[in-house]
Amino acid sequence: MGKFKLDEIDHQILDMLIDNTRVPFTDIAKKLVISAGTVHVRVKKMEEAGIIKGSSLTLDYKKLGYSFIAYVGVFLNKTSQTKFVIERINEIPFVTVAHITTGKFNVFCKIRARNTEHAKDVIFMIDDIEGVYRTETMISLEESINDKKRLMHSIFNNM
Amino acid sequence: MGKFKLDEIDHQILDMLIDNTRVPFTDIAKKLVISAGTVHVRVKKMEEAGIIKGSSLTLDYKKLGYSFIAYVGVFLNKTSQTKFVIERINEIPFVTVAHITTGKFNVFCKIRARNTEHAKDVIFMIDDIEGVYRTETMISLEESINDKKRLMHSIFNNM
DNA sequence: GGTGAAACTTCTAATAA
DNA sequence: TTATTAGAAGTTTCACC
Repeated sequence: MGKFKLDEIDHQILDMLIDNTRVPFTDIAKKLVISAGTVHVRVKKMEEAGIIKGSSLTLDYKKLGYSFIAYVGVFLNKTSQTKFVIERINEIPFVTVAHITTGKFNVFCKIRARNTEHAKDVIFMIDDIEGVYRTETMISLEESINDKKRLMHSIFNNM
Repeated sequence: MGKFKLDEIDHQILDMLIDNTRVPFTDIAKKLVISAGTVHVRVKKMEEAGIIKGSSLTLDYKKLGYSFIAYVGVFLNKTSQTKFVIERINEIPFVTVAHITTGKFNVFCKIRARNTEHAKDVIFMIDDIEGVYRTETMISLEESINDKKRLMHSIFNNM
C-alpha cells in the first residue's frame, strides 16, 4: 500500500470529481482539452488501482434531525480486548468512526445523535460493552469540516 | 434547521445513491417501479432542500502515501480566542475536521499526514498558533469507518 | 404529486493512430 | 497512451394524467 503515481491529468480529473461526482466526463474533457474517452479510461484505472474507493452523498444530518456530535474516549479493562470492543462499537449505527489509539484512551470514536438524551443512550451502549472500563465524552459545540480539495492539492504538491 | 419529512421513496433513492452516486436514475426507477423522471425530480428537490449537500469521491489516502491519522486536543490560553484559533487551524490542509468542544479540550481536531515526521510538522503548526497553550495527541493505530447506510437506516427508522 | 415519450446529452467500447 | 466514432444508455423536460 505504498504511493501511487498519478500525473497532472489524473490530479485534475480528481479535482473536478472530488466535490461533485456527477460532473459529466465530457465537461472534464473539455476543460482539460482531452477526449471524454481518455477521461473514462483514466477514471477506470484509478478505480481499478483502488485510488478511487467509491463515491458518496454528503447529507445534511442536522436537517435530518441529527445535530448532536461527540467524541467518546474508551478505557478498557485489558488491552487484549480491543478487537472485540471495536467490533461491538461498530455495531452501533450512531458511531460513525472508531479508532484504536495510543495515548490516554484505548479506543476512540465519534458519535452522531439526535440530542443529548439520545447521545446518553448511545454512550450507555458503549459503556455496556464487555471489557469497557469507563468512557469520557467530549461534546462538539461546532464542527468545521475542511475542504477535501485542499488536502488533495497538498498531497499532489507534496508540500 | 429542523427535521425534514422524506417519504419511503426518498429513503430508497438515498439508499441507492449513498454509497454510489453514479447509479443511473433509470436503475433506481426500475428497482422502485417508478419513472426515471420522478427519481430526477425527487433528487432535485432533496438537493434544493439541502438534505443532499453534495457528492464526493472516497479516495484511498493510504495508497496516496498518507497513512497517518491522529486526533489533536488543543488547550487555549483563553476561551475567547477559540474562533481565531479554529480559523488558523482550518488553514492547515492536513487538518480534516476541527471542533469546538466541551470537556478537557477547547478545540479538537483530526489530522492526516504522511508519517510521524510529517505529523510532527502539522502538530507544531497547531502549537505555533497564537493563543494555543498546548496540545495533546492521540495517534490512530487503526481506523474503522462505519457504513453510512447503517446510520441512514437508523435515522429513517428513528430507532 | 406521477407518467411516458421525445429531445438532448453522456457513456462506453471498439477501432485506429 | 490517446483520439475518434457511433450505437447504447441516461437525463431532463413537458404535455397530460
